[in-house]
Amino acid sequence: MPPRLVSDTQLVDRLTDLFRSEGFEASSLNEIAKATGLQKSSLYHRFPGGKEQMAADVATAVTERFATEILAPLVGDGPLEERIREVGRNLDAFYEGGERRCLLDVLSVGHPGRAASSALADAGNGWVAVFATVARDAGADETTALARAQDAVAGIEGALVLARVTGDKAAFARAIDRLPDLLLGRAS
Amino acid sequence: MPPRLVSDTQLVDRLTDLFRSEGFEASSLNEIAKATGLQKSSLYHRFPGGKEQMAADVATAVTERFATEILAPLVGDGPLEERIREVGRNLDAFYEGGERRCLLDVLSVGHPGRAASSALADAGNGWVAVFATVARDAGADETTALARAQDAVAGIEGALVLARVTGDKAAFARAIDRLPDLLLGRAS
DNA sequence: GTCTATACGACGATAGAC
DNA sequence: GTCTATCGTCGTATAGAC
Repeated sequence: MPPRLVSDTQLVDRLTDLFRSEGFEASSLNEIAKATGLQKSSLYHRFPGGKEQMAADVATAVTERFATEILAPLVGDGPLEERIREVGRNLDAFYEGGERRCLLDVLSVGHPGRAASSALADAGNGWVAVFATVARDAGADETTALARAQDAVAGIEGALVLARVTGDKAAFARAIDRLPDLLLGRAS
Repeated sequence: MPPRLVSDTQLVDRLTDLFRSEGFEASSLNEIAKATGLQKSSLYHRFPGGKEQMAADVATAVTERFATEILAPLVGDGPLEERIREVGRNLDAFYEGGERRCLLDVLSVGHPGRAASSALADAGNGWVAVFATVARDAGADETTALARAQDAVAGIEGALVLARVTGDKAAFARAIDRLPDLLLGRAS
């Protein structure tokens, strides 16, 4: 193992922050170098595929991070509703109450390459699938479970768009709040 | 009035299509020239402010078009529910069943300039305001009317994001379908 | 594995003829 | 009002020393 000034995880984390706040096209290699602390040529050593590979790796990493850090409580023990509320708190922290953008949205605008696009699709489908499992555990049949899961994710994503455009984060807070009712099929 | 090869409305329409499908940063002046049929220098004659002004004008135009072509039925006559359904059909046509992106989303990723960003905020707030008026007409107080309107818009925007990322347009269809129930406060 | 230096094309924007 | 031609800058990516 040769020594590395910046670890792989650090590298991907910093790339994630940059891509999320600036988008793919607007993140130039100069800014990437500044944000990561590595020179451009060093970046090509770590990511031989260039910017597109960076985006793909970021998209892949966020999928894992989402599963392990955010959605993990859903596959645990305890009352289902409480576990959903915990996921809501995780999401609220992850998106900083609606202030931060979602990579699924930001990265899919523009042309981050096939690998990244496919990784984003996996991330989106994975998120929906986890929510759908919860809804099915709550008694919903396959079709309605999928619908509830998609609606829940869409509600969050849309609220983040609204927050970015208008600055109003209220819809995001509501999207998080109604998560239990929506997934458990107790829509008010 | 001097003769123009491409009318102002044609110009803005073509710019709208390009920005919506490619995003702001990815729409280069060469592609803009190709899409509009004008040379780059001619474009600077029509838009002295360059790309940023193009984005701002597009954002402003889409606000008007949304009001006159999409949301118009809401300020008309007839049963409220039927008018909402008509708006739903308009939205479904406008977004081609979830296939097309939303300018509010796409253009707000990246850096289209202050004028465009402010115009986008106006567009988003205007859309919400029209929906809120409907909800208030249906008997909701100011606060819940605003909430329902934001949730309705967010549901549509999020479904469009989901459709773009995963390719599944089902959530968009549902977001349109539940528009009447949501705005009229008959959430299922 | 990281660096300095550089290649070279595409970018947004402008000059000036017609 | 539109064009051809061009400017300077910044983009991604590479070469080669250490």
